[in-house]
Amino acid sequence: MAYRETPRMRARKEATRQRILAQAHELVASGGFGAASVARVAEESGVAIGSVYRHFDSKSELFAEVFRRATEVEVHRVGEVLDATNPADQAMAEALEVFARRALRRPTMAWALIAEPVDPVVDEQRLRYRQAYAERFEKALIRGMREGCFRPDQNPKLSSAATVGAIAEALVGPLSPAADGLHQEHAEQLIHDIVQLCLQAVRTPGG
Amino acid sequence: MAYRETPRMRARKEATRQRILAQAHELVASGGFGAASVARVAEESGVAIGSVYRHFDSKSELFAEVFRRATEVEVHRVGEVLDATNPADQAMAEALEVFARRALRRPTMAWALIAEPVDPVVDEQRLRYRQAYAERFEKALIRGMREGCFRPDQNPKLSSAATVGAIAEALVGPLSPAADGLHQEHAEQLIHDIVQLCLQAVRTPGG
DNA sequence: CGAAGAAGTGAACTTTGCTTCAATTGTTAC
DNA sequence: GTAACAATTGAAGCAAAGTTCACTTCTTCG
Repeated sequence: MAYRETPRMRARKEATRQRILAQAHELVASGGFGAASVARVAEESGVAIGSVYRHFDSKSELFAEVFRRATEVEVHRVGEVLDATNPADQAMAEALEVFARRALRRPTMAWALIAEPVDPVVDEQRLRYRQAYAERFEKALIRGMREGCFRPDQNPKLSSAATVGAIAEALVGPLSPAADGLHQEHAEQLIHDIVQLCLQAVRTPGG
Repeated sequence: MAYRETPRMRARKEATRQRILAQAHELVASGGFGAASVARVAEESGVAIGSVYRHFDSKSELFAEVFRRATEVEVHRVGEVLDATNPADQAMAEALEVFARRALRRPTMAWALIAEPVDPVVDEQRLRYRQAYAERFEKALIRGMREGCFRPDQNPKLSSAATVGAIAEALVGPLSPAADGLHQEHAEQLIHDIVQLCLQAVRTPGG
């Protein structure tokens, strides 16, 4: 016998894997999935193309993991805010604001996560992602309907899906073409108006 | 001298051009721009690949024209409804309904026109398209603000952009993955709820 | 019919980017 | 040090799709 895997080697391998993931994330954040080629990821990570394939079965697998990690963070933040103990409409407003502000801060990444078409493996992650958001909003909507601040004559499943869709596109649409040109004040105005719009859409009219 | 272009030949050439455009449209309608290859367009049109290039400089040019034609129809329909002489909120409701119903009837085409990323030449058409919609909605919004049925504390430019974005994504989102599974009654419910949502978002709260 | 030139053809070319693999380098245990 | 095996490398292989072009077919007109 001769070679046996040691903790040191395992750690090094894992470090390389993480570096590849981090650089892939970086590329998606700066140019979307379309700009993230395997060759580029390898180059940025300081490894050969072949080495990427030692850590990931395929490009799809690599980017599915990038996607999963990025979305977990986003959904978690929004979920936290929605589950706070304040009134549901306040929670909703805050959640929308968090969503919007985070997306606007990284428009290319937001676009990549929300709308950019990619291969089916990554697309499957996106379905989970949208659903995860919608479920969290739906919970808050139902709470708000019980509390009386949200219209009782709405289907919370539909409203939550629409809310996710509305805010997503309202953000992605204006930002996608000229992603870098948006001053702070305009961004704040946009966030405020979007929150207002989404909230008024689900609120009890007279409330 | 010998060959000279005749009306007959000109008509035949034009007919082929139209056939190619129609088949390209058909392919986009059934599978989006991504599914529309030059080879496929040629095959469906009953001409050779090279012939497509006799009528169009490039794939981009061909599909830019497909896009332009398809959107002209849509924008015109919505514009007509918005410019009617009834109260602005009624006009808005009808316009949203028309938009939604037409999109739902051809979800793949709607997705292709609204959200599917394509090459820059087609993308430029999309900018015009979104703007054309937004402008028409904005006009109705301003009218409604004057008439008193829409919130005076909103930026009509932003609200109209958001409305276009909201309805677009609200439609595209749920339909994009399982584009063919939506019963008539569900579609009607969806349309109704979307109109309700969008309208309440811009309406005067107490109105 | 025959010459001139346009329309039509589709195989070959080109580009782009994912994936493989034979060869090289590095690590471990004795 | 060296045998055994893993990690790394990057050029070559491969696939998909847009574009070209030498060649054929068709149309016109004297």
